[in-house]
Formats: sequence, C-alpha cells, structure tokens
Amino acid sequence: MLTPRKLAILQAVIDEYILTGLPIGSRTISKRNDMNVSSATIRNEMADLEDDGFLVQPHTSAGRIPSDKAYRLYVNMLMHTIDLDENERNSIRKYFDVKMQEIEQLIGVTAQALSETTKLTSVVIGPQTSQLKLKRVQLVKIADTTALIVFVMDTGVIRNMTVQIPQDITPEYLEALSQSLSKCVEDKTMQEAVNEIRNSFSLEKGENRRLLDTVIDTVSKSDSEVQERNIIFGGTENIFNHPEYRNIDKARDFLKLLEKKDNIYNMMSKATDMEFSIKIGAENDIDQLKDMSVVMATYKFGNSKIGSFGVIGPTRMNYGKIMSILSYVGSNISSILNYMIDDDDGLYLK
Amino acid sequence: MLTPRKLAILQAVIDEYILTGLPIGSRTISKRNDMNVSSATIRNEMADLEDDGFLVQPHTSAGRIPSDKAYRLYVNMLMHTIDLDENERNSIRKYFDVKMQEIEQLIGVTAQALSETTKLTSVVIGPQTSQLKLKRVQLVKIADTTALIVFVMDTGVIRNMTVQIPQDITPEYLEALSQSLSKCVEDKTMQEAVNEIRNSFSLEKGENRRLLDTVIDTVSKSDSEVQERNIIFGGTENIFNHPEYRNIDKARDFLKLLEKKDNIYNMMSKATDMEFSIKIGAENDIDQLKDMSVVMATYKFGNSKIGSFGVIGPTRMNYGKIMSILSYVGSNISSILNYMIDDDDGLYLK
DNA sequence: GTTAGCACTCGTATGTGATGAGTGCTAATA
DNA sequence: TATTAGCACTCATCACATACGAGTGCTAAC
Repeated sequence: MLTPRKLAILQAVIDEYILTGLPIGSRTISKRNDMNVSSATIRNEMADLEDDGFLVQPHTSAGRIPSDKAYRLYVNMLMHTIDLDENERNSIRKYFDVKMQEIEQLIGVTAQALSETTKLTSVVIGPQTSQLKLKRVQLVKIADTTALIVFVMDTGVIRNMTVQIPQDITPEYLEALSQSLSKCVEDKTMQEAVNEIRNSFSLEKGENRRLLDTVIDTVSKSDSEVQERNIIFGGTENIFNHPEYRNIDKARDFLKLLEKKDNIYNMMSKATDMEFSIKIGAENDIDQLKDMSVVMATYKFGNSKIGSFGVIGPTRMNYGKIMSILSYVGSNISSILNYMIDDDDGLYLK
Repeated sequence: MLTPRKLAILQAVIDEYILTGLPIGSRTISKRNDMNVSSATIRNEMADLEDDGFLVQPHTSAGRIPSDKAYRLYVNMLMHTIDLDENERNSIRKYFDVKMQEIEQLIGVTAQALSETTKLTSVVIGPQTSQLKLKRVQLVKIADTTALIVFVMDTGVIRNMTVQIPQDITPEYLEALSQSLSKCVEDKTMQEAVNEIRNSFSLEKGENRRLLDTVIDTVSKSDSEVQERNIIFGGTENIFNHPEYRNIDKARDFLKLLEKKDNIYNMMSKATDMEFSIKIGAENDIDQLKDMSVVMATYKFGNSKIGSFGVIGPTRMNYGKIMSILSYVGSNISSILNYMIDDDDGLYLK
C-alpha cells in the first residue's frame, strides 16, 4: 500500500536524487524539514518502497535511487510543472528573437534553445510535409531539359525539386500542365496527390506520359528521403554533463544512435498524437535509450500537428521543468510559424 | 644531421606508433628484420632524434612517440601513398552505387563513406554556390504575395528561395523581369550579381523598386546562411576509437566544436587552393584540434573546385592510406556530379 | 662505431587497511 | 501498534605501500 507518507518519502527521494544524482540515504530524507520522523522510520518505509519496486539499491550499504516505476508514478501523480521565471523565459525567447528566413533556421534555433536551456541533448524534426495538404503545384522550365517542380502546401510551406523533361516541352505547356495538376491535387497530401495524378492522367500518351512518369517518380522517391534528413540534434555533448554518462562506451553508443537518425526519427514521429510524450528508461523501444528518458512535445501549424521536438537525457531529469521549457519553446515555435505566413513584409517560409 | 639510418628509425617509430598507439622502445625497433643493429645503437640514435625534436618521451622511462615535426617530415618525405586493394575500393564504391537524387544526398553519402572506411570523423562541405557563376534567374509566382526565385548556376546547381511580392504583380511581369535579370547576371557570382542588379536597375521606382529591393535583400541575407548550414559530419563517435581520446573532457570539447560548425567551416573553406591539405597537430589554427590532424581534399565541378571534404583524427593516423581513400572518394564524387548533369534520364541536381 | 651490461626511472597493477555512509535488525519507548 | 535509539555489519572509496617491468642513459668493452 502506498500511504501518503510513503508517497512523500518517494517524492523526497526523487527530488533529492534529481538534484544530486547520488543514492539517497534515510538520514538525508529525515533531515528535510517537512519530515518529522526519524531515519529509522524512513528506513522501514524505504525498505517497503523497495519491495514494491519503486526504489533500488545500487549495493547493500548504499542509499536508494528511484526506479523507472518511481519516475513514472512521479510524472503521473507527484509532479507539478515548474513555472519558468522571467529570466528563464527571456533566455529562451532571445533565441527566437532573430528574424527567421526559412524553416530550417527555425529548426536549428529550436534545437539550440532546447539544448542550452535544458543542458540536455535536443531533437527537433521539421514539418512533416507528408502530412500537409497541397495547395498547388507549379512546374517551371529552368534549362533545356530541366524543370523545377514546386509544391505549395496549404500552410505556406514550400517544397521543390528538379526534374528532367524532354527538350521540346515549352514553358507554356508546363504552365498549362501546372494548372491542371494543381486542380487535381488541391487539398491532398503528397502521397494522395501522386496517386490521384496516376489515376486522372492515366490516359496520357507519348511525351506527356514520359514527363508525368518522371514527375511522379521523382516526387515519390524524394518524399521518403526528405523526411529522413529533416531531423536535427543539438547539444550532443551534453550527454557528458551527467555523471552517470561519463562512460565512453555508453557515449559512443549514444552518438552512433544519433548518427543513424532513422531510429530516433521513427520514435519521434510515432509520438505526434499527444501534447507531451514521456518515455522513461525501459519504456523506450530503442535499446540504447533503455536507461535514459525522452520527453517530447509537438508543434502545430494551423490546426494540425506537423512536427515534434524534445530532449533526451538521464532518467534523472527534472521532468517538471523540462516540460515547462518544452511548452514555452513550443509556443514560440507556433508564433514564429504564424508570423512567417501572416507577416507581409518580413519573413518567408521555405 | 638526419642520416639515412636515423630516417629509417624515425620511419619505423612512426609506422609502429601509428599501428599501436603505444610509445615505442628501442628494442621494438631493433627487432624489426630490416634493422641490423642492437637496441643500444637505436637508443643512441633515438636520443639524437629527440634532441632534434622529432621524437618525444611521455616520461623518462617510456618509449618514444613521434612529434608533430616528425609527422610533417613523414608526410613530406617518407610517406608513400598506399594503394587501395580491390576490396577497399569496392567497399567505398558501394556507397556511391546508389542513385543520387540531390546534392545533399551525395554529401551525406560521402561523409558516411569517409567515416566508415577511415574509422575517423569526416567532414564534408557542400558546393560553395557563392563561387559558382550564375546562368539565369527565374521568378515564379506561387501565391498571391509570394514568389519563388530560382538561381541556376552554370554547373547546373540550383538554389532557390521564396520572396514576398506586392499583390498586383502578374506572372507575365515576373517572366519579363526574369528575362532581364537573367541577362544582367549571367556569368557572375551571386555577390557580383546582387551588385550588378543594384546598379543596372537603380532607376526603377515605385512597386518595381520595392520588389527589386526585397529580392536583393532576401538573396544577400540567405547567401551567408545557406553556407553555414552546408557542412555535415560523419562518424563523430569514431573519436572514441582511438585510445588517446578516450577522455571525456576532450571528447566533449570536440563535440562542442563540431556543433558550432563555423570554425570548422572556415578552416575547410580556406583550404580549397590545393589538391590536398594536411594540418598536423599544432599546425591547426583551432585550439581544440592542436593535438589532432586534419586531412582535406577538394572536389571539382567542371573545372573549378567547389567544395571540400576530409577527416579529423589523432595525429597518429595512417596518412598514406587516408590520402588514398580521400583521393578515391574524390574521384567518385566527381563522376557522380558529372553523371548528375550529363545523364538525361536519371539524376538531377538540386 | 657498435654493443653488452647495469643501475636507475617511473607508470601501472596489486594489495591492504582505514574511513564512513548507509543499512537491517532488535529492543526499548510512547 | 507505530516509532525510535542503538548497534553490528556491509561495502564502495580512498590513500598508501609494494612489486613489477618496460625502457632509458651511461659506461666500458669489443
């Protein structure tokens, strides 16, 4: 049974451990002024908490440290998000106070802001263009056999790629094609659009056929690749800030994981259904993160969640604070994104 | 004086040290079958080499390790580039055997190929568009108040960015403007082009003036930013492969350096005048690299060197091998780049 | 000029004992 | 019955001592 006192003790252990990273002994807890019982009593309670799987002893004569289960309970029940003070807000806001030219810059700034304020490794994935709806398509001839194909999403995001075209295609033809393609893809996702084009234009023959095929081909190929690259990390060196990770082999594994990107990318994109997602220790699917925690949040563009960002660090992290930071960073991202589309003379979104 | 025997001993020490990373003693050298003198003789010679600054003793009763000066001599005189065998060539070629869609992919693959075959940290910087000549400019209206501005470089590289435009600008006007802009910027670098536009169109007034100003503004701003982002690293975790860097604080500093990017970017772009550039230990301008070596090479597009790539690792690296690898990787990059422009139905360069 | 021999150096590994934080358990207490 | 004081016990950590061995510099002999 988790009596109120047990909960209080557990909370105290977690708080203390998050602060120091050292195993917490019974006396440390009993000395806290909100505890009015002796260390012996605490010891008995702690023994019970250990039996219930909330505390772990690294070795017989050491204090206790919280288990993943304890952190989970903490996050679910005991934690109060910690409001940021004016100073902290300012130091975050100053990252976003520069004029953003393109979405990549925003992603970079976000990663930086996150890692520097949390002192953890940050991850940001860019807008998932695959989930956005298309507004129009524009083909532009830029060389004899090369055209640029530009996708304008409903949020204003632009994606473009080059495509080889037969030599005798005229700009006027491309303009006409752009018009009819635009009609047919409006309000569809990239993937849907590709299918739609396949169907609607299935009767085309000859040169047109070849052109369309190349377009479809190029688009679908690049779709997967763009995503893979659209993830960035910040403060990778912060992994060393935490004594429990001052271990070369762990660090190497971690860097390797970041370098591969796709594992983390998958993890991040899975989490887009909730406002926050917290994975503690073994709750992580990725092996190398089994003794770390990942806290993620999503950002919105208009009404739909189109990307996510978060931090990776030791299970011993200040969840309350981290969540407040994520939340504040998120609101900054949103306002920048909106600013980017709304503002008439300033900032443009690529 | 550096007698032939001294040189041979120095070479032996370097070879051995590159292999093991441990201080090399006189007996180790004298046992090599190409040495027919006793360890005592070697000791005397080594003492001389130490006086001349080619060898260093980490402490009194340890063997010797080569100094930066020794590596420099080695690279200049003693080193023979080591031909790659069929296996090694294949394992590199397989990285480039995939179809490349865009230049970013090529950069990524290069970084990967380099870091995996050298087991070092690799750096690749993308084509320096600022040094390329423009072929034409194309403005395309993609929304009510947004246009895409596309720069086509003479090598086929394309750069584009969005720009806000007054609402009443027609596509036809943009087309006409594209024509006259193209004429005026042809064969100039981005920077020259901006100046040229400023001069040639200095008489424009009103709406046109505003449009032009916005274009010039956007372009010059983004010019610097694009470059900054156009550098990527591979195999950062390889820093830990070398015993001399199994030191957390060194590793942290190194990661921090990579994260900042601009220092390394500057170093890399300085080195574009030579085929190879080797910086050994203290020859590096960057503090954190004072005990590492950087080997860089450049790649060409058409006739001009437009980017560079290389590796960063311990001064104790197999320079001969590394250079062969860089050279082979370089030739792969070139052929891919040419393929990208020449091939009519396959690959496109963004 | 080369080499064998030897005393010397010094980093590394190993072992030992002291220290102290923290525990579990028992018996006394409220 | 819950709490607490007291105490024996555990065990990681640290300081210190010792042994080991790779490698050196130097000298004297070849």
